[in-house]
Amino acid sequence: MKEKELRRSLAVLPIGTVMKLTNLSARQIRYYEEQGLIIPDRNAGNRRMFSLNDVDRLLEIKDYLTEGINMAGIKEIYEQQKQRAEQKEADLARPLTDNDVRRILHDEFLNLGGLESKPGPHYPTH
Amino acid sequence: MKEKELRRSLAVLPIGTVMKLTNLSARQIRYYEEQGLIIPDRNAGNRRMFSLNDVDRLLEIKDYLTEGINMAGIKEIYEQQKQRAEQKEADLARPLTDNDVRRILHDEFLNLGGLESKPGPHYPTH
DNA sequence: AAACGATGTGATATTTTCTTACATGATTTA
DNA sequence: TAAATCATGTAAGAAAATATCACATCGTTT
Repeated sequence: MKEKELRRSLAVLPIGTVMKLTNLSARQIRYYEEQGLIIPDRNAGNRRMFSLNDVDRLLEIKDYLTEGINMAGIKEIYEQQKQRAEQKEADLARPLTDNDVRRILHDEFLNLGGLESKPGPHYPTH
Repeated sequence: MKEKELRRSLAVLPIGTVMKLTNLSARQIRYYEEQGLIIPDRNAGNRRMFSLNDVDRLLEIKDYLTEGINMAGIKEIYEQQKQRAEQKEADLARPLTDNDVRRILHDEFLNLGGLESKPGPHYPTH
């Protein structure tokens, strides 16, 4: 699935194409960028270049707007999406190594006798 | 699968993008068009607009060229591909209708008694 | 040697896109 | 309700991308 992701995030579309695909004006698209809702690439000549993901997001933004949600609301939505994505990433980032498992088990054995100092688990030791 | 086909044949890429995607010069791309190997769309301002299918074909053309095949050869290859595609299309064009089936069965019954005049099957009636 | 094939390059025109600034009508806010 | 803010339109002028056409080049065919 990595291949497809790459394709969808390739910045290959000029703003004129995106206008047609989304039925948004250049003004609108640039404004949404200004608001941080999309961040199109720039080519060597400073022209905005959009990916299919950008187009999808623009269509989403259109939907939110017609639903009556304003910029601030949409920003918040994407902000939260990003938070969740980052959390997920962090969760998956470093699966426990064998060493981690041994250390955890060792800690548990220590704690079996009684809760003396309780330094807590520390498996992400740099 | 119709959805994907449509996407791949949507003319959304300007020549600059296609140059980067294929590592071909504008001159080369225009020349291949001149030779009829690709037929990019034009936007309202007469700019060439390419589809993903066009990009695929250009990459194919590159390969053929590095294999030593010249324009004439590549043209012939695509000509034959088109022929085959058209034949296939024609084959699938008109699946037999119920009426055809009845007529065929009727013919077979006629032929049971013996092969008198043998006009052959005739289901593609006009 | 002449012709041809595939591509490079330059000139000039047109189109697209950029940024910046001001205008506008609809909401919010004070 | 007057003033501010929001989302978008519009205009100006500059820069970039692309168009066509013509001529150059270099290797391969004839």
